[in-house]
Amino acid sequence: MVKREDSKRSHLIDATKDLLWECGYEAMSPRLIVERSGAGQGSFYHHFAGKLDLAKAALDEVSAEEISTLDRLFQTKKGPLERIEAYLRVPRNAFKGCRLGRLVHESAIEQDELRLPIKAYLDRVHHHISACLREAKLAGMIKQDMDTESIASMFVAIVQGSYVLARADQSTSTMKSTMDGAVSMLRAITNPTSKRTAR
Amino acid sequence: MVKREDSKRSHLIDATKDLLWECGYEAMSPRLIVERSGAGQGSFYHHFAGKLDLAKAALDEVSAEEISTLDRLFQTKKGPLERIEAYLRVPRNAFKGCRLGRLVHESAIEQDELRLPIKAYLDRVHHHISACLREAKLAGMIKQDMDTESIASMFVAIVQGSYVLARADQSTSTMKSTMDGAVSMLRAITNPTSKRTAR
DNA sequence: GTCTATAGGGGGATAGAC
DNA sequence: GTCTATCCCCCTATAGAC
Repeated sequence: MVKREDSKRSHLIDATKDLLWECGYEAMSPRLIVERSGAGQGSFYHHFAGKLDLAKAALDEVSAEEISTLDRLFQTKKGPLERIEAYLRVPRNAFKGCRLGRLVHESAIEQDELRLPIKAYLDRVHHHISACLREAKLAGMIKQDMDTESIASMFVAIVQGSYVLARADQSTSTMKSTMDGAVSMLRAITNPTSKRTAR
Repeated sequence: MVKREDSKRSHLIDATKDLLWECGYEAMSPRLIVERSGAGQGSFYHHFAGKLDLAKAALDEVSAEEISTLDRLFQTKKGPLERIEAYLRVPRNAFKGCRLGRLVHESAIEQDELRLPIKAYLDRVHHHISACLREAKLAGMIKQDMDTESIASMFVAIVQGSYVLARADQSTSTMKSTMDGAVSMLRAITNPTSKRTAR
């Protein structure tokens, strides 16, 4: 391990990050990675113990990147419900799926090396939404009998599920419709007295 | 093609149905199928053109089975919102995922042979939920400004997404929590005047 | 229809020169 | 650190006997 521009090492990781998104883990062969990265087989096995090890390194970076993007998204001066809505409305690549969530159904994901970075990301999404809901509840913006934890889980699931529907339909309109439904739920739990924040 | 008990043919399909659920498509090798089914390679390629062809046959059956189960679930005398809640509360194998939805992120799913049976099932779920919502709306049970189509999409997504969260957590509690959230949404859109049906 | 034997190709990993 | 050459095994499919 050296500075940061290991050149080949980082190229290998970058290629793997792309391929994990495009193909998933099982369908991603070392040959493909090497080809895409411009490195040789030797560099691959010099820097990494194997495919799993490289995938872990790549997925750790993806998770960190997505968490960072997420943190920035929720770091606005907008009201809590508007922040959730902004998250729901973020532009998404419906066909490729969530960079992390799309991997959960592969067998290899049962190994913690791959599972934990995914879990970390999804937990973070839940954390932000949950925090927003609690803030909104405290401010009296939403009904007081709402369970913020489970509703936050629901919103996380909606986004992940919308990718599933989009892939099955091979169209973007279902994802759009799903998000419309989600936003209307956000309005439905909003107290009528605080219209400004909900809209 | 003969009667129905082709014996080996149906054994091959049955084994494939199991393996698609356990491993997915890419990770499911003809060798595994043959082993599991008790048939020889010869029977495999006598009855089917290849892996894709067998998977299509198996997935068609899975889709038909799940649709049939679904139709029965929604075919009760209960109120429309109670039928949706019953769907949300149906026992699910959180770890293995939806028999159909779990496959959408595989590359091979872009081929219509595999995609369409999945889409047919998800469309059917949407159809039932949407019908319930329209019925509820007509009866004045839910708010009149609710868009039944997009809310139905949202509920379908919630179930699919809850499998994603469960796989990432390797626990059943997140799925449970997600469904709690979904049910509370159902209550949130219910008109206070018609408490009986919502609860 | 069902079986065993076999083939071609790619997946994942190693050896060893530079 | 990086490269090319090579290995073994399993994946998918075919051949041909019974």
